[in-house]
Amino acid sequence: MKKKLTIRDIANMAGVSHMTVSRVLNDDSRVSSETRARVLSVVRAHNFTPNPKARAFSSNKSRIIGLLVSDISNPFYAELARGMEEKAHEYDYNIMFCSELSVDKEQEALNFLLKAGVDGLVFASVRLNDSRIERLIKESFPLVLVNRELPGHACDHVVCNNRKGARILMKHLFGLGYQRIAIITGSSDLSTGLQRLEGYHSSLREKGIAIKADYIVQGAFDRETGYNGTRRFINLDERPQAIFAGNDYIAMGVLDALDEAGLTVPGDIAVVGFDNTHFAAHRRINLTTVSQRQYEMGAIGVDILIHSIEQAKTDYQHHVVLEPLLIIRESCGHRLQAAH
Amino acid sequence: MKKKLTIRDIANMAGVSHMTVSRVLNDDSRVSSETRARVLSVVRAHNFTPNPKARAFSSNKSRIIGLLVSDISNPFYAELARGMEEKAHEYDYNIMFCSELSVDKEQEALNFLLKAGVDGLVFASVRLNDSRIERLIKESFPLVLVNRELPGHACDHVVCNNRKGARILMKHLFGLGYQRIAIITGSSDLSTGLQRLEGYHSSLREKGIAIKADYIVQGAFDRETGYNGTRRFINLDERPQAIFAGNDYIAMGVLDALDEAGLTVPGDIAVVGFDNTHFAAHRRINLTTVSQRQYEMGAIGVDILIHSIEQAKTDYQHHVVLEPLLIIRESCGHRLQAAH
DNA sequence: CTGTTAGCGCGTTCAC
DNA sequence: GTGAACGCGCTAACAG
Repeated sequence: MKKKLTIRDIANMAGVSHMTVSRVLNDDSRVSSETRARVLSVVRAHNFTPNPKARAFSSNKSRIIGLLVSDISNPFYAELARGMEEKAHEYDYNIMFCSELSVDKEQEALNFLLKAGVDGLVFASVRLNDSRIERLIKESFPLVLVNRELPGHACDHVVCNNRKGARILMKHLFGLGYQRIAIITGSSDLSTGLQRLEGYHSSLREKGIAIKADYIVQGAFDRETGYNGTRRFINLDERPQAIFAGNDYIAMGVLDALDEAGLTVPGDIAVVGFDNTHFAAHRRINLTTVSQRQYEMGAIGVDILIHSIEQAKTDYQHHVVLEPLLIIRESCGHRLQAAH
Repeated sequence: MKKKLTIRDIANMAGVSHMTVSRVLNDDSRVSSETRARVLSVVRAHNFTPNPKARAFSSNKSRIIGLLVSDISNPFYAELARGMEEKAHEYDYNIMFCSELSVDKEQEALNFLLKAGVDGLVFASVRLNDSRIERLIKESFPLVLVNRELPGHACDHVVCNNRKGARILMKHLFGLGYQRIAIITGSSDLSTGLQRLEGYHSSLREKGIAIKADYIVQGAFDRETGYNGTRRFINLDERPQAIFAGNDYIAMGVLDALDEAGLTVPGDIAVVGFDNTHFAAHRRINLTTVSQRQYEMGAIGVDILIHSIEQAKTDYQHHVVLEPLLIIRESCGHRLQAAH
């Protein structure tokens, strides 16, 4: 394995100083085009690439973006990661991820990324202790929140309009004649959980439908919560006509419980989800849901982040709100014959 | 934002030289325990962590493992990534990923990781031009292939016994009375595609069942291939009793086509998949399949890789073969009443 | 436009 | 067991 070349070697071969090589490699304008061409030909002839470690050390920039998620194997985050990656590569950055599951204490996950010397961070995880974020903000560390907000703190973020997403789904259900609509969603501690519930509330209010506590279940954003919540609804005297699941995972649990109880969808009861993850699309699931456009979320988040990093001014003034996209499938059926 | 401390600052505060601090931080034994304690107390008091960029530069080790996949949002790879991450963090390494989708030319994806200065690579992607791998092997670059092999080249790899997995599924089908079994799988250019097909062939041969060309479809490992292949089978004079899908994605397409044609599973036709991805578990899919244990694959791959990196001897002698795990669900039903 | 010089913060080497 | 001097390959600052 032949020894790795340095810019000095290239400089010698091209008959220039190593700084000229450095300038050429960094697209510095102050190099004559002939010199540039000569240097580049040597660079290409030897397939030279500058030592990334030296570069990072010297410039104090790693060109790495840290992605903090609760679990990279969750399809929502994985798609987010894809969007981030695409954009990052455009700017010649790389993505390093860390799942909070993979280190004992959640907070350690953040430290892992920080210790690695990332230039900026995307927080897609919602489980993180906020005081850590506050500290980063105080140090004006480049930072973008994705799929969550931090009430009371200015911080760049990219979110989906969760409230609107909920309202879109509710409107869709109303339009089909459904009135008795129950909801199963995640905790109001999370901005996503809170806002989707708000959308549900405000839609009912506008429609003049009383809000029934019996029709509201809050738990985790998982299948089990969907299953248990649905069991509860099924046993109600006045069973809901439709169930609004706070995300697709919950919707999975809803379908489980409904199938088990011999109830058909949408015949006996309609279901909507949230997120438009892969399985919602499957023919046997066929879930009407709303897309948060996680791929774009990731791409936009990285774009903002890289600009903060490169302009060395992180003013935390970027607040992007994506419009949710209604995806109509078969889980709500067509118009109900008669309003009850 | 207060200036970042260096080991020299710590050294001053502790009244020692920066080298002593360096030794303490690197667990070098040649430091008296009192000195060590004093240094550590200062380190902890200031929450000091050595500059990772300087460290990487100086040691020429980034403590980053590159993960090359065809698409990180594919759940198979995402779970692999989780397993890798868990193990990497144990050793204080980080994971940087790159999807081949995200750069124009597939080969660029590898360069992206290499340019970033990763210490080693996990190739989980199957689409890569093999000549690139050969070159890395020649340079004895730390490298582990996961979920694929490279025929004709010694290279560390961790794979599932695909042939055995196929045989397990076939045996399961035979045991239930199925004899006319068709297969839809990926290209034989991939070791996975080839070996699963081999398992299919050898099982039939042993059972003394003739291999019918009509019952074999090879394409991509995707849903469309499953759909199209199934349409073909449905129209056959002698329709197969069971379809062996080369992976769960293909199985999805199989189910699509079957549902569309009004055929029930397993009533009219049985289906098995491969991979045990999340959706296979869903009640409405309920696919009997085989797990490749991708999480363990990732963890084992990283373990091997880190040992290669740290021992600076990459002999490429590690070949781990994981035993596939049969996951029985409902897509094959119970014993057939009569053999045809 | 180009070159010279001086670090960046660590680890390595060799003294003591 | 400890410390001083040096160098890793690059970029930044200034000089020409």
